Amino acid sequence: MGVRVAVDIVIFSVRDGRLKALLVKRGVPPFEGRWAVPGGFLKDDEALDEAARRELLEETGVADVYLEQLFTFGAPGRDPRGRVLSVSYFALLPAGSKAAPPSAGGDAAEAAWFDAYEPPPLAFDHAAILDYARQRLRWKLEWTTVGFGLVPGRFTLTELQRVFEAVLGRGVDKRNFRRKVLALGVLRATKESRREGLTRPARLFEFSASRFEKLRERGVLFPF
Amino acid sequence: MGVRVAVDIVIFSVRDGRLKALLVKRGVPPFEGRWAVPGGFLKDDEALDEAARRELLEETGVADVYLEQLFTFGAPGRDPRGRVLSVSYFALLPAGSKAAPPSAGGDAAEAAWFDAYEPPPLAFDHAAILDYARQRLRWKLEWTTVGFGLVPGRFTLTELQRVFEAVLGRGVDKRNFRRKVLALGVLRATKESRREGLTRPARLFEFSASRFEKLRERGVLFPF
DNA sequence: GCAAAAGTGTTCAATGTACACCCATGC
DNA sequence: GCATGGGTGTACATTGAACACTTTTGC
Repeated sequence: MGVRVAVDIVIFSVRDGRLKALLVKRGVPPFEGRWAVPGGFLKDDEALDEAARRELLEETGVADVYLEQLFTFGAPGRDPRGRVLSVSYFALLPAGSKAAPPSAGGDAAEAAWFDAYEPPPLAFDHAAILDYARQRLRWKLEWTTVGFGLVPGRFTLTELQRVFEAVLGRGVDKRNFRRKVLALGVLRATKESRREGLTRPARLFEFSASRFEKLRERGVLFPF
Repeated sequence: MGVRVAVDIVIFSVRDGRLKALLVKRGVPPFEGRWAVPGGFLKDDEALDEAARRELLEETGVADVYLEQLFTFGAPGRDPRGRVLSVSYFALLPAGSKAAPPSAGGDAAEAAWFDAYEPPPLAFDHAAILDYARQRLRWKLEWTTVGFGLVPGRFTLTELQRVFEAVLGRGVDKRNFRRKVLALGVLRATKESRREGLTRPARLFEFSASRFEKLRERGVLFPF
């Protein structure tokens, strides 16, 4: 009686115009030397969400990011050490934010970003976890506002569009994208702008949480 | 080290034109005498889905119904006996199918159907589980084909419509409903019909799994 | 004045929604 | 012939998709 419970977090971010996942190289058996989704064991008296946030902090040094429970994997043979349940989560890091130094984690030798669509061979059943997370993210991006978790506090509309394109894996029309995202009514234009290259500066926008709440109350956005 | 894992299943069905959930009355402490979502503990070497199907069979006597993992609840204080994780599922029973005799389960004194929108006070955090399940079912009904899990193998379009109305909690237009559901292309009209009262017989339809698969491959239906 | 990214509207197709009448059957 | 539920089509509004040019800035 009693199984061990791991909490594994698929950490997504957009880098170099592509959707990436943060993976750690295992430093101890089983699957020593293989890449894996970062995670760790649930502690006594710790809530699942707390454990996920703790692991996320240890692994990346960030707090206050979007985090959502994904699925619980529990096939009897999934961990050679014995019965281990994995409660999986996915987290979104804003593009451009720094991930923690690789040595920050405990039993992870190193950490690196990998293309989320073409990951290396993974330990345990983590390939299934990553697949599932990718699928869920992609779907939610089109139908909810999770996408705003992938951009920093202030961003240009073009930056936002690039993020969407990276996750969806296809280009989108600039005019349609801007109209649609502005029509949502959850963006606020700031008075500032930013110049990327040697060209016309772009207006900076920010996400308006209060307007978002209004929408959610009216059932416009899907809650799960 | 090691927590106990419960598998709890919210069992939905439409009875008397309303969405109902099957609940069991607890015969032992804690929460003795309170109603609860049926479930039980995960056994060694048992997959999560297997455990859910086993509980479902014990509780209702049915197999081969729609079953989907919902969410994992794990707040430290949710069970006074100690640390217990609940991996929750929801299942759909076709309208009109018989549920098992109340005494079939183990530590459940009795079982009964309750209005899913207005349940009695529930044990543990089961009210949250039921809320979550209801929300998910309702949402999926509009955007996927889960709805077909709530009708028997052969059904009239009016029966199907009544089921949708019960879950959504509002009436829908007959003509629009029929057009939409037929346009999906996953229904096959049989040659038979059935007479309910003293009136014109209604054509019986059945669900075509092969056509459904074609849609799913093309990404028309949402997979989760 | 030119290179480079920002910004902006209209047309068309598809989809969803509102709405009312005739049909088949048993008594 | 009448009561009861079965069955059908059209007009309109909303939504999503395709598509190209002008503007601002630094050099």
